Amino acid sequence: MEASGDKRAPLSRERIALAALAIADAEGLEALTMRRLAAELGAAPMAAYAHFADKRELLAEVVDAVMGEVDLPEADGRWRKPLRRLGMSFRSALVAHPAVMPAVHVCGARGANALTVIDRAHSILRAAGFPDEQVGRAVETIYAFALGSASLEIAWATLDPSARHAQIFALPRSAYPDLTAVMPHVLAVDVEDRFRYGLDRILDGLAGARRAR
Amino acid sequence: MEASGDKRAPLSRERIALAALAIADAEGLEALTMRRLAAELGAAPMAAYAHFADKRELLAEVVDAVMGEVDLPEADGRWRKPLRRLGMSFRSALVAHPAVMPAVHVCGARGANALTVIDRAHSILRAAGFPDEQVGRAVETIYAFALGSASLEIAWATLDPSARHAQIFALPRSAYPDLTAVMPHVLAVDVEDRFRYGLDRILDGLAGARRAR
DNA sequence: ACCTGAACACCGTTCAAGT
DNA sequence: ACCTGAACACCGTTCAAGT
Repeated sequence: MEASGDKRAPLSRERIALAALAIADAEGLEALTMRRLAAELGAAPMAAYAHFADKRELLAEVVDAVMGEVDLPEADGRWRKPLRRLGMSFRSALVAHPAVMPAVHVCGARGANALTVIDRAHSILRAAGFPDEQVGRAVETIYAFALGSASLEIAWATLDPSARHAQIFALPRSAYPDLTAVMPHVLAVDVEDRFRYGLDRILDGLAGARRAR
Repeated sequence: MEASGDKRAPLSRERIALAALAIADAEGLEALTMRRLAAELGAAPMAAYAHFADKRELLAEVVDAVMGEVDLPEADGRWRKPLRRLGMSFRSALVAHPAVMPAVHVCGARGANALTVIDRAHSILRAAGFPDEQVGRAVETIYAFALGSASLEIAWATLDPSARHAQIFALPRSAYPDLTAVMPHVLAVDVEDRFRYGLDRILDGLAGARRAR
């Protein structure tokens, strides 16, 4: 499978970033070196530097490519359902590319696609009549929650199986009595459902704040 | 200033991790190399490997040192105020060590101190009579939100000033009409207050779910 | 403007050796 | 068991050169 397309085609920021994403997806972020990327593109090791100032700038573009996969519901006057869908889709996009997560932390998510996602979240709330002084904080709350959820989920999924097993079955009850007591209830619920639960509680809270104004 | 103590004292996991944290705090995570760490400890480059299998394991210990700074309110039967304090303190600890944040993403936060924090959050809710099937998901929601908030805040703070200025003043209104319209309202509120707002909305939502049961 | 190829100054880690 | 010192196989990036 040739994810990066024809090796003869001229390089571009987009083509380079997509090739980089493909490497990270397939072999992890450690495998994404400038030399490996160049090889994948059929170019010399330094070729990408004509399009990106440094590796950090490249990683920022890779993060934004992930943000481009987020579905954007219309701002049609309703808010709860579309914002919920946006949040779910945002999480899905991050979780679909676990290797990219550390780069989100280093580079943030402030590319054109990320800003489009954030703008749409604002649009949904404004179109539904939320007051402007609540809109920004509401979006930030959901954004932070979705980002943190994806990070926790990915950290857990990429833990090696023996360590994960130990965290589930070998945690000392005496040191963590309440955590160990509750754990079975948590593990009984699918990760995506747990995310949805938290998201719904946030939406409940935002609805309440709007009424209380 | 000698943060790592007497160079003659024998090495230990804790002494090494604290020296590593001091380097990251002072000069950033990139400056934290095994050689630099050894120099700080007055030891040979490979000395730390007698106590840690690899650098990742060392970073996990550094993350847990940060988690050790979280204040743990008593589980005295109330839940809203103590859980709020716990969340605030968790965020503060992460924000106080911005350089460590990327390591949280790579290593997770599953050390002894992190587990103690999580256990205490469970204790607070259980002591207040929350049903067990809600407790785990409630804690996870707050944990994810606080982690994501700290990450966003740190990413923003560590952006270089010109880029930050551009994100505030040079964002095209035509492409992001609602984001740019709302931005002034967001920037008028202090970051910590914005975190508190989101946390309060989550606590509202959790309170509602408890009543609804 | 875009790409090349060699070189520089690192890095984490392996290994054989010392105490 | 803990620490050393040299070496290995990398890495991102600089630089001078090509088209």
